[in-house]
Amino acid sequence: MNDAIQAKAFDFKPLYLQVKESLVRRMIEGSWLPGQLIPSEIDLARELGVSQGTVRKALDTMTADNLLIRKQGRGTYVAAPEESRMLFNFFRMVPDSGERVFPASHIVRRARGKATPAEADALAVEEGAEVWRIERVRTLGDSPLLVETIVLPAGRVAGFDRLTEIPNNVYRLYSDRWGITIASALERLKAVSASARDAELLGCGEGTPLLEITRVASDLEQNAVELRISRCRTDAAHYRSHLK
Amino acid sequence: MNDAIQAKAFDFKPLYLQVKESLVRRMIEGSWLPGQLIPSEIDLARELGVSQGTVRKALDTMTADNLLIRKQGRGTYVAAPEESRMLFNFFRMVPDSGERVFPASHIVRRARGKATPAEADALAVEEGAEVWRIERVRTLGDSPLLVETIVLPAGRVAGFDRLTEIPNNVYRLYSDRWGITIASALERLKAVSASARDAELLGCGEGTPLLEITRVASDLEQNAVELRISRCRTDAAHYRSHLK
DNA sequence: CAGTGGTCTAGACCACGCC
DNA sequence: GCGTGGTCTAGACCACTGG
Repeated sequence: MNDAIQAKAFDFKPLYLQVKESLVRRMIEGSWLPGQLIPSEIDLARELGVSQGTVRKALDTMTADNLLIRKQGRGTYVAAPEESRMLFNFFRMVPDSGERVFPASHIVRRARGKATPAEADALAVEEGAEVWRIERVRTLGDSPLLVETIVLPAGRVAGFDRLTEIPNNVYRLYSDRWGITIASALERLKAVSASARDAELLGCGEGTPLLEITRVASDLEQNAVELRISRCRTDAAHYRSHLK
Repeated sequence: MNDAIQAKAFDFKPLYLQVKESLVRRMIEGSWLPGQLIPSEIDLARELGVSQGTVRKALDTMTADNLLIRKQGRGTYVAAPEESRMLFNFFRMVPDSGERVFPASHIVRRARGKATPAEADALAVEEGAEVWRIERVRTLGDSPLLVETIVLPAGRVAGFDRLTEIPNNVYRLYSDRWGITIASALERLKAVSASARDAELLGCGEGTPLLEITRVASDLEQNAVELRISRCRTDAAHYRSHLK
Protein backbone atom coordinates (compact mmCIF):
# COMPACT_ATOMS: atom_id res chain seq x y z
CA MET A 1 0.00 0.00 0.00
CA ASN A 2 3.15 2.11 0.42
CA ASP A 3 3.84 2.11 -3.26
CA ALA A 4 0.28 2.74 -4.40
CA ILE A 5 0.55 5.44 -7.03
CA GLN A 6 -2.14 8.09 -7.11
CA ALA A 7 -2.88 8.96 -10.70
CA LYS A 8 -3.22 12.69 -11.09
CA ALA A 9 -6.38 13.36 -12.96
CA PHE A 10 -9.37 11.11 -13.44
CA ASP A 11 -8.96 8.02 -11.34
CA PHE A 12 -8.19 9.25 -7.87
CA LYS A 13 -9.14 6.74 -5.24
CA PRO A 14 -8.60 7.48 -1.55
CA LEU A 15 -6.18 5.25 0.29
CA TYR A 16 -8.77 4.16 2.83
CA LEU A 17 -10.98 2.84 0.01
CA GLN A 18 -8.05 0.90 -1.40
CA VAL A 19 -7.50 -0.55 2.07
CA LYS A 20 -11.19 -1.39 2.30
CA GLU A 21 -11.12 -3.22 -1.03
CA SER A 22 -8.10 -5.20 -0.04
CA LEU A 23 -9.78 -6.24 3.21
CA VAL A 24 -13.05 -7.13 1.48
CA ARG A 25 -11.01 -9.28 -0.89
CA ARG A 26 -9.80 -11.27 2.10
CA MET A 27 -13.40 -12.04 2.93
CA ILE A 28 -14.24 -12.96 -0.66
CA GLU A 29 -11.24 -15.26 -0.92
CA GLY A 30 -12.04 -16.87 2.40
CA SER A 31 -8.91 -15.97 4.31
CA TRP A 32 -11.15 -14.04 6.68
CA LEU A 33 -14.14 -16.13 7.70
CA PRO A 34 -17.43 -15.03 9.28
CA GLY A 35 -17.17 -14.73 13.04
CA GLN A 36 -13.39 -14.52 12.98
CA LEU A 37 -11.40 -11.97 14.99
CA ILE A 38 -9.27 -9.89 12.64
CA PRO A 39 -5.93 -8.24 13.50
CA SER A 40 -5.96 -5.02 15.50
CA GLU A 41 -5.89 -1.64 13.79
CA ILE A 42 -2.28 -1.12 14.70
CA ASP A 43 -1.21 -4.48 13.26
CA LEU A 44 -3.14 -3.88 10.04
CA ALA A 45 -1.63 -0.42 9.74
CA ARG A 46 1.88 -1.81 10.09
CA GLU A 47 1.17 -4.64 7.67
CA LEU A 48 -0.30 -2.38 5.00
CA GLY A 49 2.13 0.48 5.51
CA VAL A 50 -0.51 3.13 6.23
CA SER A 51 -1.42 5.05 9.35
CA GLN A 52 -3.78 3.72 11.99
CA GLY A 53 -6.24 6.51 11.14
CA THR A 54 -6.51 5.32 7.57
CA VAL A 55 -7.13 1.72 8.63
CA ARG A 56 -9.72 3.00 11.06
CA LYS A 57 -11.60 4.86 8.34
CA ALA A 58 -11.66 1.71 6.20
CA LEU A 59 -12.90 -0.41 9.12
CA ASP A 60 -15.54 2.18 9.99
CA THR A 61 -17.04 2.17 6.51
CA MET A 62 -17.03 -1.63 6.51
CA THR A 63 -18.81 -1.58 9.86
CA ALA A 64 -21.41 0.77 8.37
CA ASP A 65 -21.89 -1.79 5.57
CA ASN A 66 -22.53 -4.49 8.20
CA LEU A 67 -19.44 -6.37 7.06
CA LEU A 68 -17.65 -6.05 10.40
CA ILE A 69 -18.62 -5.84 14.04
CA ARG A 70 -16.39 -3.80 16.34
CA LYS A 71 -16.31 -4.35 20.07
CA GLN A 72 -14.43 -1.91 22.23
CA GLY A 73 -11.93 -3.65 24.41
CA ARG A 74 -12.17 -6.92 22.47
CA GLY A 75 -11.45 -6.39 18.81
CA THR A 76 -13.02 -6.43 15.35
CA TYR A 77 -14.92 -9.44 14.01
CA VAL A 78 -16.11 -10.46 10.55
CA ALA A 79 -19.91 -10.23 10.61
CA ALA A 80 -21.60 -13.63 10.73
CA PRO A 81 -25.11 -14.54 9.52
CA GLU A 82 -26.44 -15.22 13.00
CA GLU A 83 -30.14 -15.50 13.71
CA SER A 84 -30.51 -12.25 15.56
CA ARG A 85 -28.55 -10.17 13.08
CA MET A 86 -30.31 -11.67 10.06
CA LEU A 87 -33.67 -11.21 11.74
CA PHE A 88 -32.92 -7.57 12.30
CA ASN A 89 -31.32 -6.74 8.96
CA PHE A 90 -33.10 -8.88 6.41
CA PHE A 91 -36.44 -9.94 7.83
CA ARG A 92 -38.73 -6.94 7.96
CA MET A 93 -42.03 -8.58 8.82
CA VAL A 94 -42.94 -7.95 12.44
CA PRO A 95 -46.07 -8.78 14.44
CA ASP A 96 -48.40 -5.81 14.90
CA SER A 97 -47.87 -6.20 18.62
CA GLY A 98 -44.26 -5.16 18.16
CA GLU A 99 -42.16 -7.87 19.82
CA ARG A 100 -39.69 -9.53 17.52
CA VAL A 101 -40.33 -13.25 17.34
CA PHE A 102 -38.20 -15.78 15.46
CA PRO A 103 -40.20 -17.32 12.65
CA ALA A 104 -40.23 -21.09 12.12
CA SER A 105 -40.08 -22.70 8.67
CA HIS A 106 -41.57 -25.77 7.07
CA ILE A 107 -40.35 -26.96 3.66
CA VAL A 108 -43.18 -27.76 1.26
CA ARG A 109 -41.26 -28.58 -1.89
CA ARG A 110 -37.74 -28.80 -3.23
CA ALA A 111 -37.09 -29.32 -6.93
CA ARG A 112 -34.58 -28.72 -9.68
CA GLY A 113 -35.68 -27.00 -12.87
CA LYS A 114 -34.78 -24.55 -15.61
CA ALA A 115 -34.76 -20.79 -15.04
CA THR A 116 -37.74 -18.92 -16.43
CA PRO A 117 -36.98 -15.67 -18.27
CA ALA A 118 -37.87 -13.64 -15.17
CA GLU A 119 -35.70 -15.78 -12.91
CA ALA A 120 -32.81 -15.70 -15.36
CA ASP A 121 -33.04 -11.93 -15.53
CA ALA A 122 -33.10 -11.49 -11.76
CA LEU A 123 -30.21 -13.87 -11.16
CA ALA A 124 -28.16 -12.78 -14.20
CA VAL A 125 -27.92 -16.31 -15.58
CA GLU A 126 -28.79 -17.76 -18.99
CA GLU A 127 -32.44 -18.46 -19.64
CA GLY A 128 -33.00 -22.16 -19.06
CA ALA A 129 -30.00 -22.47 -16.74
CA GLU A 130 -30.36 -25.04 -13.98
CA VAL A 131 -31.85 -23.73 -10.74
CA TRP A 132 -33.05 -25.12 -7.44
CA ARG A 133 -36.44 -24.05 -6.13
CA ILE A 134 -37.46 -24.35 -2.51
CA GLU A 135 -40.97 -23.61 -1.38
CA ARG A 136 -41.62 -23.16 2.31
CA VAL A 137 -44.16 -21.81 4.77
CA ARG A 138 -43.03 -19.62 7.64
CA THR A 139 -45.00 -19.18 10.82
CA LEU A 140 -44.85 -16.52 13.50
CA GLY A 141 -45.98 -17.99 16.77
CA ASP A 142 -48.75 -20.41 15.87
CA SER A 143 -50.27 -19.02 12.72
CA PRO A 144 -48.85 -19.18 9.18
CA LEU A 145 -47.33 -15.88 8.09
CA LEU A 146 -46.06 -16.39 4.57
CA VAL A 147 -45.31 -18.81 1.79
CA GLU A 148 -42.16 -18.25 -0.22
CA THR A 149 -40.21 -19.66 -3.12
CA ILE A 150 -36.43 -19.42 -3.05
CA VAL A 151 -34.61 -19.78 -6.38
CA LEU A 152 -30.87 -20.55 -6.48
CA PRO A 153 -28.57 -21.00 -9.48
CA ALA A 154 -27.53 -24.66 -9.32
CA GLY A 155 -24.00 -23.68 -10.33
CA ARG A 156 -23.48 -21.71 -7.13
CA VAL A 157 -24.67 -24.42 -4.75
CA ALA A 158 -22.87 -27.64 -5.70
CA GLY A 159 -24.18 -30.69 -3.88
CA PHE A 160 -27.44 -29.01 -2.98
CA ASP A 161 -29.34 -32.25 -3.65
CA ARG A 162 -27.31 -34.04 -1.01
CA LEU A 163 -28.64 -31.82 1.77
CA THR A 164 -30.94 -33.81 4.00
CA GLU A 165 -32.36 -30.79 5.71
CA ILE A 166 -32.71 -27.10 4.96
CA PRO A 167 -32.35 -24.87 8.01
CA ASN A 168 -34.52 -21.93 8.87
CA ASN A 169 -31.63 -19.50 8.38
CA VAL A 170 -30.59 -20.21 4.79
CA TYR A 171 -28.07 -17.33 4.69
CA ARG A 172 -26.08 -19.15 7.28
CA LEU A 173 -26.32 -22.27 5.14
CA TYR A 174 -24.96 -20.38 2.11
CA SER A 175 -22.10 -19.14 4.24
CA ASP A 176 -21.20 -22.42 5.96
CA ARG A 177 -21.63 -24.65 2.93
CA TRP A 178 -20.53 -22.58 -0.05
CA GLY A 179 -18.70 -19.62 1.47
CA ILE A 180 -21.29 -17.21 0.10
CA THR A 181 -21.83 -14.04 2.15
CA ILE A 182 -25.08 -12.22 1.51
CA ALA A 183 -24.12 -8.55 1.71
CA SER A 184 -27.21 -6.74 0.41
CA ALA A 185 -30.66 -7.25 -1.04
CA LEU A 186 -33.17 -5.30 -3.08
CA GLU A 187 -36.84 -5.82 -2.30
CA ARG A 188 -39.84 -4.89 -4.43
CA LEU A 189 -43.25 -4.98 -2.74
CA LYS A 190 -46.67 -5.35 -4.28
CA ALA A 191 -50.16 -6.26 -3.09
CA VAL A 192 -51.64 -9.39 -4.71
CA SER A 193 -54.56 -11.79 -4.28
CA ALA A 194 -54.08 -15.15 -2.60
CA SER A 195 -54.21 -17.99 -5.11
CA ALA A 196 -55.94 -21.25 -4.24
CA ARG A 197 -52.56 -22.70 -3.31
CA ASP A 198 -51.63 -19.67 -1.18
CA ALA A 199 -54.98 -19.95 0.58
CA GLU A 200 -54.46 -23.61 1.30
CA LEU A 201 -50.95 -23.19 2.66
CA LEU A 202 -51.70 -20.07 4.67
CA GLY A 203 -55.13 -21.00 5.90
CA CYS A 204 -56.77 -17.88 4.54
CA GLY A 205 -59.50 -17.33 2.00
CA GLU A 206 -58.71 -17.41 -1.70
CA GLY A 207 -58.46 -13.83 -2.92
CA THR A 208 -57.26 -12.48 0.43
CA PRO A 209 -54.89 -9.55 -0.17
CA LEU A 210 -51.28 -10.62 0.40
CA LEU A 211 -48.07 -8.63 0.52
CA GLU A 212 -45.72 -9.97 -2.16
CA ILE A 213 -42.03 -9.33 -1.58
CA THR A 214 -39.65 -10.02 -4.46
CA ARG A 215 -36.10 -10.06 -3.14
CA VAL A 216 -32.85 -10.34 -5.04
CA ALA A 217 -29.96 -10.95 -2.64
CA SER A 218 -26.33 -10.40 -3.64
CA ASP A 219 -22.92 -11.45 -2.37
CA LEU A 220 -19.83 -9.41 -1.53
CA GLU A 221 -19.03 -8.99 -5.21
CA GLN A 222 -22.54 -7.65 -5.95
CA ASN A 223 -23.50 -10.78 -7.88
CA ALA A 224 -27.12 -11.88 -7.51
CA VAL A 225 -27.21 -15.18 -5.62
CA GLU A 226 -30.79 -15.72 -4.56
CA LEU A 227 -34.24 -14.78 -5.82
CA ARG A 228 -37.00 -15.06 -3.28
CA ILE A 229 -40.70 -14.36 -3.68
CA SER A 230 -42.65 -14.23 -0.43
CA ARG A 231 -46.41 -13.87 -0.16
CA CYS A 232 -47.39 -12.68 3.30
CA ARG A 233 -50.57 -12.45 5.28
CA THR A 234 -50.76 -9.02 6.89
CA ASP A 235 -53.73 -9.44 9.19
CA ALA A 236 -51.52 -9.69 12.28
CA ALA A 237 -48.11 -8.55 11.04
CA HIS A 238 -46.64 -5.86 8.83
CA TYR A 239 -43.52 -4.91 6.89
CA ARG A 240 -41.50 -2.28 8.70
CA SER A 241 -39.38 0.34 6.99
CA HIS A 242 -37.50 3.19 8.60
CA LEU A 243 -36.84 6.24 6.43
CA LYS A 244 -34.46 9.09 7.00
CA MET B 1 -17.50 23.66 24.76
CA ASN B 2 -14.06 24.28 26.32
CA ASP B 3 -15.43 23.98 29.73
CA ALA B 4 -17.61 20.94 29.17
CA ILE B 5 -16.86 18.63 32.04
CA GLN B 6 -16.71 14.93 31.33
CA ALA B 7 -18.23 13.07 34.26
CA LYS B 8 -16.15 10.08 35.12
CA ALA B 9 -18.42 7.12 35.33
CA PHE B 10 -21.90 6.73 33.93
CA ASP B 11 -22.74 9.63 31.71
CA PHE B 12 -19.86 9.93 29.31
CA LYS B 13 -20.80 11.67 26.09
CA PRO B 14 -18.24 12.24 23.35
CA LEU B 15 -17.41 15.80 22.52
CA TYR B 16 -18.40 15.41 18.86
CA LEU B 17 -21.91 14.36 19.94
CA GLN B 18 -22.18 17.40 22.17
CA VAL B 19 -21.12 19.50 19.19
CA LYS B 20 -23.70 17.74 17.04
CA GLU B 21 -26.47 18.43 19.53
CA SER B 22 -25.54 22.06 19.76
CA LEU B 23 -25.62 22.37 15.97
CA VAL B 24 -28.92 20.51 15.67
CA ARG B 25 -30.32 22.93 18.24
CA ARG B 26 -29.48 25.77 15.88
CA MET B 27 -31.68 24.12 13.27
CA ILE B 28 -34.49 23.50 15.74
CA GLU B 29 -34.40 27.09 16.95
CA GLY B 30 -34.32 28.42 13.42
CA SER B 31 -31.00 30.21 13.49
CA TRP B 32 -29.87 27.82 10.77
CA LEU B 33 -32.48 27.56 8.03
CA PRO B 34 -32.88 24.91 5.32
CA GLY B 35 -30.70 25.63 2.29
CA GLN B 36 -28.42 27.96 4.23
CA LEU B 37 -24.62 27.85 4.00
CA ILE B 38 -23.17 27.25 7.45
CA PRO B 39 -19.73 28.43 8.67
CA SER B 40 -16.66 26.49 7.60
CA GLU B 41 -15.23 23.73 9.78
CA ILE B 42 -12.38 25.91 10.87
CA ASP B 43 -14.67 28.76 11.91
CA LEU B 44 -16.94 26.42 13.85
CA ALA B 45 -13.94 24.83 15.54
CA ARG B 46 -12.67 28.23 16.66
CA GLU B 47 -16.10 29.33 17.79
CA LEU B 48 -16.76 26.16 19.81
CA GLY B 49 -13.23 25.81 21.13
CA VAL B 50 -12.66 22.31 19.78
CA SER B 51 -10.42 20.92 17.08
CA GLN B 52 -11.35 20.87 13.41
CA GLY B 53 -11.37 17.06 13.50
CA THR B 54 -14.04 17.02 16.17
CA VAL B 55 -16.23 19.44 14.24
CA ARG B 56 -15.71 17.28 11.15
CA LYS B 57 -16.89 14.17 12.95
CA ALA B 58 -20.04 15.97 14.11
CA LEU B 59 -20.72 17.29 10.61
CA ASP B 60 -20.11 13.83 9.09
CA THR B 61 -22.68 12.16 11.32
CA MET B 62 -25.17 14.92 10.57
CA THR B 63 -24.54 14.39 6.87
CA ALA B 64 -25.21 10.66 7.36
CA ASP B 65 -28.53 11.64 8.99
CA ASN B 66 -29.41 13.71 5.90
CA LEU B 67 -29.41 16.88 7.98
CA LEU B 68 -26.55 18.51 6.07
CA ILE B 69 -25.21 18.46 2.54
CA ARG B 70 -21.47 18.91 2.09
CA LYS B 71 -19.94 20.13 -1.16
CA GLN B 72 -16.22 20.03 -1.59
CA GLY B 73 -14.84 23.41 -2.56
CA ARG B 74 -18.11 25.19 -1.69
CA GLY B 75 -19.13 24.54 1.87
CA THR B 76 -21.73 22.83 4.03
CA TYR B 77 -25.47 23.50 3.64
CA VAL B 78 -28.49 22.73 5.79
CA ALA B 79 -30.50 20.09 3.93
CA ALA B 80 -33.67 21.45 2.34
CA PRO B 81 -36.88 19.54 1.52
CA GLU B 82 -36.42 19.83 -2.22
CA GLU B 83 -38.40 17.73 -4.65
CA SER B 84 -35.58 15.50 -5.75
CA ARG B 85 -34.26 14.78 -2.30
CA MET B 86 -37.71 14.11 -0.88
CA LEU B 87 -38.55 11.91 -3.82
CA PHE B 88 -35.46 9.85 -3.21
CA ASN B 89 -35.61 9.64 0.58
CA PHE B 90 -39.26 9.52 1.46
CA PHE B 91 -41.22 8.36 -1.57
CA ARG B 92 -40.49 4.71 -2.17
CA MET B 93 -43.07 3.89 -4.82
CA VAL B 94 -41.44 3.56 -8.23
CA PRO B 95 -42.83 2.49 -11.60
CA ASP B 96 -42.00 -1.11 -12.52
CA SER B 97 -40.15 0.29 -15.53
CA GLY B 98 -37.63 1.82 -13.16
CA GLU B 99 -37.39 5.50 -14.13
CA ARG B 100 -38.17 7.84 -11.29
CA VAL B 101 -41.07 10.09 -12.20
CA PHE B 102 -42.39 12.97 -10.10
CA PRO B 103 -45.92 12.21 -8.96
CA ALA B 104 -48.67 14.80 -9.29
CA SER B 105 -51.31 15.37 -6.62
CA HIS B 106 -54.97 16.30 -6.57
CA ILE B 107 -56.69 17.28 -3.32
CA VAL B 108 -60.01 15.52 -2.78
CA ARG B 109 -60.94 16.73 0.65
CA ARG B 110 -59.71 18.94 3.47
CA ALA B 111 -61.46 19.01 6.83
CA ARG B 112 -60.93 19.67 10.49
CA GLY B 113 -61.96 17.07 13.06
CA LYS B 114 -61.15 15.34 16.31
CA ALA B 115 -58.40 12.74 16.60
CA THR B 116 -59.54 9.13 16.71
CA PRO B 117 -57.85 6.91 19.29
CA ALA B 118 -55.55 5.47 16.63
CA GLU B 119 -54.61 8.91 15.32
CA ALA B 120 -54.07 10.25 18.82
CA ASP B 121 -51.79 7.33 19.61
CA ALA B 122 -49.73 7.74 16.45
CA LEU B 123 -49.35 11.49 16.86
CA ALA B 124 -48.91 11.43 20.63
CA VAL B 125 -51.76 13.90 21.25
CA GLU B 126 -54.84 13.66 23.44
CA GLU B 127 -57.74 11.64 22.11
CA GLY B 128 -60.22 14.07 20.60
CA ALA B 129 -57.55 16.73 20.00
CA GLU B 130 -58.14 18.92 16.96
CA VAL B 131 -56.57 17.64 13.74
CA TRP B 132 -56.60 18.52 10.07
CA ARG B 133 -57.22 15.78 7.52
CA ILE B 134 -56.27 16.06 3.88
CA GLU B 135 -57.26 13.43 1.37
CA ARG B 136 -55.57 13.43 -2.01
CA VAL B 137 -54.95 11.27 -5.05
CA ARG B 138 -51.47 10.99 -6.51
CA THR B 139 -50.79 10.01 -10.09
CA LEU B 140 -47.68 8.73 -11.76
CA GLY B 141 -47.70 9.70 -15.40
CA ASP B 142 -51.34 9.43 -16.47
CA SER B 143 -52.84 6.82 -14.21
CA PRO B 144 -53.82 7.14 -10.56
CA LEU B 145 -51.30 5.53 -8.23
CA LEU B 146 -52.58 6.04 -4.72
CA VAL B 147 -55.08 7.74 -2.47
CA GLU B 148 -53.87 9.00 0.88
CA THR B 149 -55.07 10.72 4.02
CA ILE B 150 -52.70 13.05 5.83
CA VAL B 151 -53.48 13.85 9.46
CA LEU B 152 -51.89 16.85 11.19
CA PRO B 153 -52.28 18.08 14.78
CA ALA B 154 -54.02 21.45 14.40
CA GLY B 155 -51.82 22.86 17.15
CA ARG B 156 -48.69 22.44 15.08
CA VAL B 157 -50.02 24.09 11.94
CA ALA B 158 -51.54 27.41 12.96
CA GLY B 159 -53.45 29.13 10.16
CA PHE B 160 -53.77 25.94 8.15
CA ASP B 161 -57.32 26.91 7.17
CA ARG B 162 -56.07 30.08 5.52
CA LEU B 163 -54.03 28.13 2.96
CA THR B 164 -55.60 28.52 -0.45
CA GLU B 165 -53.59 25.73 -1.97
CA ILE B 166 -51.72 22.67 -0.77
CA PRO B 167 -48.58 21.91 -2.74
CA ASN B 168 -47.49 18.51 -3.93
CA ASN B 169 -44.47 18.57 -1.64
CA VAL B 170 -46.04 19.06 1.78
CA TYR B 171 -42.76 18.61 3.65
CA ARG B 172 -41.55 21.76 2.04
CA LEU B 173 -44.79 23.43 3.12
CA TYR B 174 -44.22 22.35 6.73
CA SER B 175 -40.72 23.75 6.54
CA ASP B 176 -41.54 27.08 4.85
CA ARG B 177 -44.70 27.80 6.77
CA TRP B 178 -44.15 26.43 10.26
CA GLY B 179 -40.41 25.80 10.45
CA ILE B 180 -40.97 22.07 10.85
CA THR B 181 -38.22 19.84 9.48
CA ILE B 182 -39.21 16.24 8.83
CA ALA B 183 -36.13 14.25 9.85
CA SER B 184 -37.35 10.64 9.84
CA ALA B 185 -40.38 8.45 9.33
CA LEU B 186 -41.51 4.97 10.24
CA GLU B 187 -43.61 3.08 7.70
CA ARG B 188 -45.75 -0.01 8.27
CA LEU B 189 -46.97 -1.84 5.18
CA LYS B 190 -49.93 -4.14 4.77
CA ALA B 191 -51.98 -5.54 1.92
CA VAL B 192 -55.67 -4.55 1.94
CA SER B 193 -58.73 -4.66 -0.30
CA ALA B 194 -59.86 -1.57 -2.18
CA SER B 195 -63.01 -0.09 -0.67
CA ALA B 196 -65.76 1.29 -2.89
CA ARG B 197 -64.30 4.76 -2.37
CA ASP B 198 -60.72 3.61 -3.13
CA ALA B 199 -62.01 1.95 -6.30
CA GLU B 200 -63.78 5.08 -7.41
CA LEU B 201 -60.82 7.37 -6.79
CA LEU B 202 -58.23 5.01 -8.24
CA GLY B 203 -60.23 3.67 -11.14
CA CYS B 204 -59.80 0.05 -10.13
CA GLY B 205 -62.25 -2.64 -9.14
CA GLU B 206 -63.61 -2.80 -5.62
CA GLY B 207 -61.68 -5.49 -3.74
CA THR B 208 -58.50 -5.01 -5.77
CA PRO B 209 -55.48 -5.69 -3.53
CA LEU B 210 -53.82 -2.42 -2.50
CA LEU B 211 -50.60 -1.72 -0.66
CA GLU B 212 -51.40 0.25 2.48
CA ILE B 213 -48.57 2.36 3.90
CA THR B 214 -49.03 3.84 7.36
CA ARG B 215 -46.39 6.47 7.93
CA VAL B 216 -45.60 8.44 11.06
CA ALA B 217 -43.18 11.27 10.28
CA SER B 218 -41.19 13.06 12.98
CA ASP B 219 -39.32 16.33 13.33
CA LEU B 220 -35.77 17.06 14.51
CA GLU B 221 -36.81 16.54 18.11
CA GLN B 222 -38.31 13.11 17.33
CA ASN B 223 -41.85 14.34 17.89
CA ALA B 224 -44.49 12.84 15.62
CA VAL B 225 -45.81 15.54 13.30
CA GLU B 226 -47.73 13.78 10.57
CA LEU B 227 -49.70 10.58 10.18
CA ARG B 228 -50.25 9.47 6.62
CA ILE B 229 -52.12 6.45 5.33
CA SER B 230 -51.59 5.73 1.64
CA ARG B 231 -53.40 3.05 -0.33
CA CYS B 232 -51.53 2.22 -3.53
CA ARG B 233 -52.26 0.35 -6.70
CA THR B 234 -49.34 -1.94 -7.47
CA ASP B 235 -50.22 -3.12 -10.94
CA ALA B 236 -47.62 -0.87 -12.56
CA ALA B 237 -45.49 0.30 -9.64
CA HIS B 238 -43.94 -1.13 -6.50
CA TYR B 239 -42.44 -0.14 -3.16
CA ARG B 240 -38.68 -0.35 -3.20
CA SER B 241 -36.54 -1.20 -0.21
CA HIS B 242 -32.81 -1.70 -0.09
CA LEU B 243 -31.46 -3.90 2.69
CA LYS B 244 -27.93 -4.29 3.91
C1' DC C 1 -5.63 32.14 -6.46
C1' DA C 2 -7.99 31.82 -2.09
C1' DG C 3 -11.14 29.09 0.48
C1' DT C 4 -13.66 24.94 1.22
C1' DG C 5 -14.21 20.13 2.30
C1' DG C 6 -11.50 15.48 1.82
C1' DT C 7 -7.54 12.66 3.01
C1' DC C 8 -3.60 11.23 5.61
C1' DT C 9 -0.54 11.24 9.35
C1' DA C 10 1.33 10.90 14.28
C1' DG C 11 0.59 10.89 18.83
C1' DA C 12 -1.98 11.35 23.24
C1' DC C 13 -5.40 9.89 26.28
C1' DC C 14 -10.00 7.53 27.53
C1' DA C 15 -13.49 3.63 28.02
C1' DC C 16 -14.00 -1.11 27.98
C1' DG C 17 -13.23 -6.30 28.33
C1' DC C 18 -10.57 -9.68 30.05
C1' DC C 19 -7.00 -11.91 32.71
C1' DG D 1 -2.52 -4.24 33.97
C1' DC D 2 -2.65 -4.91 29.25
C1' DG D 3 -4.61 -4.66 24.75
C1' DT D 4 -8.50 -3.30 22.20
C1' DG D 5 -11.34 0.12 19.90
C1' DG D 6 -13.06 5.21 20.65
C1' DT D 7 -12.06 10.10 21.04
C1' DC D 8 -9.44 14.25 20.44
C1' DT D 9 -5.86 17.04 18.79
C1' DA D 10 -2.60 19.49 15.45
C1' DG D 11 -0.87 19.94 11.22
C1' DA D 12 0.13 18.82 6.32
C1' DC D 13 -1.28 18.25 1.78
C1' DC D 14 -4.87 17.18 -1.99
C1' DA D 15 -9.19 17.94 -4.85
C1' DC D 16 -12.69 20.92 -6.03
C1' DT D 17 -15.25 25.45 -6.66
C1' DG D 18 -15.63 30.03 -7.85
C1' DG D 19 -14.09 34.65 -8.52
